[in-house]
Amino acid sequence: MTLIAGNCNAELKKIEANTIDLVYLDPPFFTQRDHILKTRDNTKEYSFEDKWSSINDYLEFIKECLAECRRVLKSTGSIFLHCDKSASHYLRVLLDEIFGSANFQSEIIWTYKRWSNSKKGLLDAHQTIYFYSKTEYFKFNTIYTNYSPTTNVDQILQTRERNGNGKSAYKLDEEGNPVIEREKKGVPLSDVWSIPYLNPKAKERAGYPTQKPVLLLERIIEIASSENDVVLDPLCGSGTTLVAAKLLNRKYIGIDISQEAINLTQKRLEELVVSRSFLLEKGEKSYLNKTDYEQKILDSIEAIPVQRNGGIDGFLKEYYLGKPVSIRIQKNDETLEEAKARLVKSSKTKDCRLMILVRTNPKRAKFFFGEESSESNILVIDSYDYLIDHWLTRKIKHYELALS
Amino acid sequence: MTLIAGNCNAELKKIEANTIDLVYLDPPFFTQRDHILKTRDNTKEYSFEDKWSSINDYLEFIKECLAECRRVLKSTGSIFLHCDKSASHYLRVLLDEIFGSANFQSEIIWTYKRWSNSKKGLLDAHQTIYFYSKTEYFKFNTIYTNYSPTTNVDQILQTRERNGNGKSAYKLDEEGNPVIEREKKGVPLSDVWSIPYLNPKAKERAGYPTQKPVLLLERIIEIASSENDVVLDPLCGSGTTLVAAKLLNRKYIGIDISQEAINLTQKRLEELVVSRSFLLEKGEKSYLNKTDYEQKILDSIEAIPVQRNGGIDGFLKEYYLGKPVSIRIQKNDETLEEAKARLVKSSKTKDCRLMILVRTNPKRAKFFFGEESSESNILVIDSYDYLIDHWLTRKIKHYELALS
DNA sequence: TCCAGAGATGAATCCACCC
DNA sequence: GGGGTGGATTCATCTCTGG
Repeated sequence: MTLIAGNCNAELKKIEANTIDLVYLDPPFFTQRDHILKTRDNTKEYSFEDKWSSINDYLEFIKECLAECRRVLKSTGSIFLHCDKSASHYLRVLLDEIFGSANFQSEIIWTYKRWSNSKKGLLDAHQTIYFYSKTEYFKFNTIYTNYSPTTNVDQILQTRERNGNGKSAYKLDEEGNPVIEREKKGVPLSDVWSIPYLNPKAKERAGYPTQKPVLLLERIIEIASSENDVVLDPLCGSGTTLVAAKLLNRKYIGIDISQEAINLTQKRLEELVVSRSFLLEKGEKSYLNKTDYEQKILDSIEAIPVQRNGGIDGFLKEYYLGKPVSIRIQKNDETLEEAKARLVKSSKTKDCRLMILVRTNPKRAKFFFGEESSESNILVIDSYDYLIDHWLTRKIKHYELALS
Repeated sequence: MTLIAGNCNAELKKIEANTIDLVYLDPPFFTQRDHILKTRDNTKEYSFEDKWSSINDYLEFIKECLAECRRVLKSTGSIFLHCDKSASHYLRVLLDEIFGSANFQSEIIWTYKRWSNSKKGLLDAHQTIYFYSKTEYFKFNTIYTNYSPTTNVDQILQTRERNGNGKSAYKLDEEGNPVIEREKKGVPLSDVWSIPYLNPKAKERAGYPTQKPVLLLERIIEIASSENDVVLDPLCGSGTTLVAAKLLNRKYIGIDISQEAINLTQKRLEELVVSRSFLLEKGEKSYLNKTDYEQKILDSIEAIPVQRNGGIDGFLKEYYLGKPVSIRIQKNDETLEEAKARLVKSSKTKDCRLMILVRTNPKRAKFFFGEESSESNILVIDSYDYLIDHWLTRKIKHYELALS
């Protein structure tokens, strides 16, 4: 919640030791160039200098910064250093020195598709993020991804054991059938991340050079911190890190030497909730009020989501009797009656002839549901989760009765 | 065409200067472990040692080797140094020293899918290959790859020119139609290579630990050498580099300290066994047979999708009565009866106590559905699309009746 | 406490077999 | 015989145990 315009190393010294959970550091890459970018409306120009008298001069600066970062980190904290091939090897030598090679966790490769150029050689399409922890007791949240399409079901479900020859084989029960035991969660996230460089629609973005995608920062913050933790970006530029931190309910501290950059960051943080450009920047997958779950239900009927309406979550793409069809998904804390009331109220001005209400839990009061309500102009359907859950409960009751 | 059993640095010294076009160097990675693997028929055991008294000891060895490699390279030649995160930063510092940082060309990232393990942190899924040239006049053959599916066709085919305002625009002929002139070749190969890891059961596997896929070596040889050029691998192991060189009509020299390794290489060169994996040829997407629609339904209940099974589309993350819950989504061309039969058949071996069938269209035959089938262990639920569609049809009939 | 060695991990892949 | 599916084998592994 703090933004500071000032010299990074000097400001870092003012921060108390052992107070930060996560540092993301995105220093100049030692490109020996100046980086300038104008905003699209040509009104502003953001720039930073990346010219150094020598590599040692550059490393001196980074070294001091890293040492301060280590000091302010909690013992469960981690640092992510973003760089590219220009100086990555020297930077990692520094990291080994300051954090210890035993605390090296990962070399994360960020890959992206890029416009080609006519350079002789291979097209550069990645940058590197070094992940070091302060101690071996660092925080880490595993993210699980889908299984490879080539993986077969048995691999996922069956248990294995060593056979007589010490080779691994499927475990069989006495009757020779394969044993199915544990629940599987998916494949742990790897150290190669393919995240689009910039959304083509994101032309309205901040205009700051070397701006990183929010998605990249979100992933870093997710795996290495918890809610309400403190995220620090000592060279915050346009403030992408802090935007991601705010979105994920982390506290944040940002430092940048340029007052322009701090102003821009301030603006991005404020506009977070309302800004149109932010939506574009984060891509189609961004949803502000919608939970993942609600979004998935809307997706499955290819509905158009609506973000800023208290009663309506989305609309069907198709009209009914020439009028839009509004949709509401019952919220966790509301009865079906309440959900219905909100949907009807908000739909009044839209002149809907049909409304769809998705029931997600059994707080239903005296309300008709399912096909029974065909007389009215509200269709109530049950979410898959609800159906499955409801059915399971009944099955288990049935099972218990049979046992008793 | 030469295979030498002997000490790498000693044997390199015997090679005349400026005679080699391409060096591929795959030294131990400084893992501080021994690497042992038995052949599949258990008849032979190949191994190499990767234990060093210190990092300096290790770097000393590599440094001498690199210096010799530079000496034997032609001025148009290049070296590819294969390593992983263990010591990549130190190795690149050496390369900068010996070849000069101006001759750094690329940091190639080889990524692959891998068997996961239970480590805390991200799953390692890449290795690094440093590409340095001896001079700026190095040989390089650009390989062109396919355009991204999101690339606009017009951008691929049409010609552009500066318009009156100095902005780039599509070139038009006198009648105002876009001009199609040059043949576009595709997107230049990037520095991130996704190549499947050699399968444990692949015929190509020789039983040598750390064996590399032939495709990886083929790509390196293709971009940095021409036919009849001389390829050198001073630590050739099982000889993958030489196999690739022979396949691409290059001359080759291989050195390894182990006579066993040289014998194996000899045998592989005679037999030239290469497994052309299905995955490589057809691409991963050929396995992906889930439609967007089906995926969205699975997503909305947070199910784990399954790709390679005729009857099952996915599983719930949670087990029921200690057993997995299988899911099938009714396909467009099948009745609910057929869908049920396939789901039941495939679920039999998985010991499922509960199956979920998602009805997506009304071809239902004489089959019970919904809560009516609660006696059995199949839960049939209707897709949202089906529910909405069904309801609308009834409403419209009702409306038409009222009008007539 | 440290190190070596045994044991456990768990999905990716191509193979082989089965209808 | 050809498409699909269960199986075998691996880890420049990872973790735990015992001396």
